Amino acid sequence: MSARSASTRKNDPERTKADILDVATEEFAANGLTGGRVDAIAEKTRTSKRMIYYYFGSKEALYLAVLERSYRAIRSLEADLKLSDLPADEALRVLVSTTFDHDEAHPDFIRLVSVENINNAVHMQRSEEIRDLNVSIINTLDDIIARGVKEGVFQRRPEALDVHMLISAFCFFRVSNRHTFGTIFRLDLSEPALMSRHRQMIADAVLSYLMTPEGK
Amino acid sequence: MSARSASTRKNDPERTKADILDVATEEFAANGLTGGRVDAIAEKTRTSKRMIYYYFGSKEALYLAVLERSYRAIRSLEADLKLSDLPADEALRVLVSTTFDHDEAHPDFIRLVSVENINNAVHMQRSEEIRDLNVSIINTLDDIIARGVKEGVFQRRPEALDVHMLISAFCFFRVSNRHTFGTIFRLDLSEPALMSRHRQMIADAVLSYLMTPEGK
DNA sequence: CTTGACATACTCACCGGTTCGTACATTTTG
DNA sequence: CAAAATGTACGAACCGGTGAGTATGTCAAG
Repeated sequence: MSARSASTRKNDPERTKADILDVATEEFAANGLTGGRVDAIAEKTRTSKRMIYYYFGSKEALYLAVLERSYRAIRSLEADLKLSDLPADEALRVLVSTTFDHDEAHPDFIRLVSVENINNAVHMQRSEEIRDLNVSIINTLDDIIARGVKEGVFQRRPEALDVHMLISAFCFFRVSNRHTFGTIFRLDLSEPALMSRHRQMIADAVLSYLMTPEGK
Repeated sequence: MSARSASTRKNDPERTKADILDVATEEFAANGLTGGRVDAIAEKTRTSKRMIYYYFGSKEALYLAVLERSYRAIRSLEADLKLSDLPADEALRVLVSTTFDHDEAHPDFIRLVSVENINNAVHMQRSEEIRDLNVSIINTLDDIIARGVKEGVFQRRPEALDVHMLISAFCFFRVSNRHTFGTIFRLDLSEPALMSRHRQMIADAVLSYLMTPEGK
């Protein structure tokens, strides 16, 4: 009965909240939790600092909201990779490339995770949502490895988690440590040539590892 | 004049400076640059805040001094690895293990590097000393790879820098992302069993990569 | 349809603790 | 005594957070 139709309204809380989250993501990714300034966020927003507190309550709560939204975004990515049709080795190459490209494409997320680690992941631990992250990628990987072993392509059967870590570490590091690594070795890690070379390498390395029998 | 009887002051500038640097390293590693508090450092020190400014001038300068001292420490580590006597594959295993153990043993250094990356490595770039870091590890690695290829043990000749990155990334990530990774997968990455498993894996992975011919 | 009560969305000005940094006095060393 | 080293107390800006009131939209009663 009650026609709760979506009429055009001047008050637009959803957009306001989303606006705040967008700006806050940038700010916290750029400056960390303690380095991020609420006033700075407020300024870059369509609204005021008071609104940030109205909707999020505190700086930390805002930070947590930012973190949760960021993790929500990658969760969806991990979900729909249809790799079961491909042969194990090809599937693994796709998985590695996807991880690599994702990290390259989302430096803000990488930085937020770094920030969270500096903070000992305390906010993450407090968040049901993130703690219960569906770690479907482990199952996917485990399936690929099992298939590869059965098909005889893979000669080794490590923990899926360890392989995931091998892949993640490289892809993550390339982005997270871009600045220090780049400074020491006088490199620009965002250069396309280097990027594709590294993308190739991490896939080759993971595959070589799996295809080499245990006794080396 | 003053009734200050028993405690006669003893000037010890070197020890004072070192004391400040020790405490500051902990503080900045734990809380970042913006999160680190000068007053907190002063309190944990034998001396006062006044002394921090007397010797280091500013919070940022103190941070830079901390960073430089930390890098100086690892530089010495990289320098004296005598691996030329060992066969290429064994030498590489030693190199990987050394890197792994170093990162595990110096979480504060890892955190400082993370912090510096959040800061886009601006302090590092300003520091002649760090910028001119002798990256001898690259030469060491390059030598090992060349020998391995000549001996026929290695079937592939990648850039030493890329291999260094593959090794570094894994060892670094294990420490830097200990908290988030541990939270998501409900693991304690500092557990000895996991540690040695991972130590084994990264060495195996790097060797597998080098020993597998290019065409996969 | 009008009105007015009520809830949600939003504005403005401001506070008080925190925190980097310093002025100034004092002591130690050479 | 001069210079280096140190202690004490405080200033001033910064910054997270809030009090109090205003606008906007909803809905039901008249």
